[in-house]
Amino acid sequence: MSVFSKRLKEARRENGLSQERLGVLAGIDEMSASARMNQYERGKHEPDFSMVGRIARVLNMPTSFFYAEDDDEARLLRWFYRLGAEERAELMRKVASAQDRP
Amino acid sequence: MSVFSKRLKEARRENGLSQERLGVLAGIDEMSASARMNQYERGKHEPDFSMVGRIARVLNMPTSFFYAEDDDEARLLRWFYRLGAEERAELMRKVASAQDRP
DNA sequence: ACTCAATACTAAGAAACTCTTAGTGTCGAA
DNA sequence: TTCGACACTAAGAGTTTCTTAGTATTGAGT
Repeated sequence: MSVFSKRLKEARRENGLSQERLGVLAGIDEMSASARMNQYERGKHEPDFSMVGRIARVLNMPTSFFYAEDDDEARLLRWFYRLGAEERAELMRKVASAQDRP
Repeated sequence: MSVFSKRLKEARRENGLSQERLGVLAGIDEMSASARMNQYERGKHEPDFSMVGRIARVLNMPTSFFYAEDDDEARLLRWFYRLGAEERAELMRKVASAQDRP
């Protein structure tokens, strides 16, 4: 099972949505939303970039979350995405200073 | 131009590779590596998940980096990916405690 | 300025993939 | 045990990418 499928299931469950409902909210036609979302979640087919973007918005996650191989990386992304501007800036200063002296 | 294209160009340049060479290192046949990588970088076509994963490994980036919409998010991912186990764990403790009391 | 090599880029048909349709399983509640 | 909601699937239609065969473009050397 691909990382994408795993993250998709994870985030959909967290939001309490059915596969079909998530698909509809992401703009897929009602007739095919269930089949398509199931194919994505089972790893049968891969959605294109714009579809991943629309799914991400519905599930309140950054697009990158769905490609995070590492679980810690996934949690970090989810956390950072919901952070306020000031807290973000503070973390980024730390990142910048660490990158300046390698 | 898609986020993927932008991040791909950014990371390829940083590693000082030509489009063709990157493609070959990512396992594409020599005959088509140049055309394919160019199509990815210009946003003409989209690679599938496994190809993005192979490109990411060659460029020493996490796969998620290539989908980071936000520049700070991209820098954070690059930084976190290169972090040692102890520094990672320290950051994750901070993330965990922030998530416990929302 | 001219040439060469390397790199970047492109059109178009072949090949491979996803999307839609039309369903069949599965589970829990009434 | 029937119903409704949800999960899931095969297979052909439809759409996409991949390969081929090139043409631009850039930069270094003379």
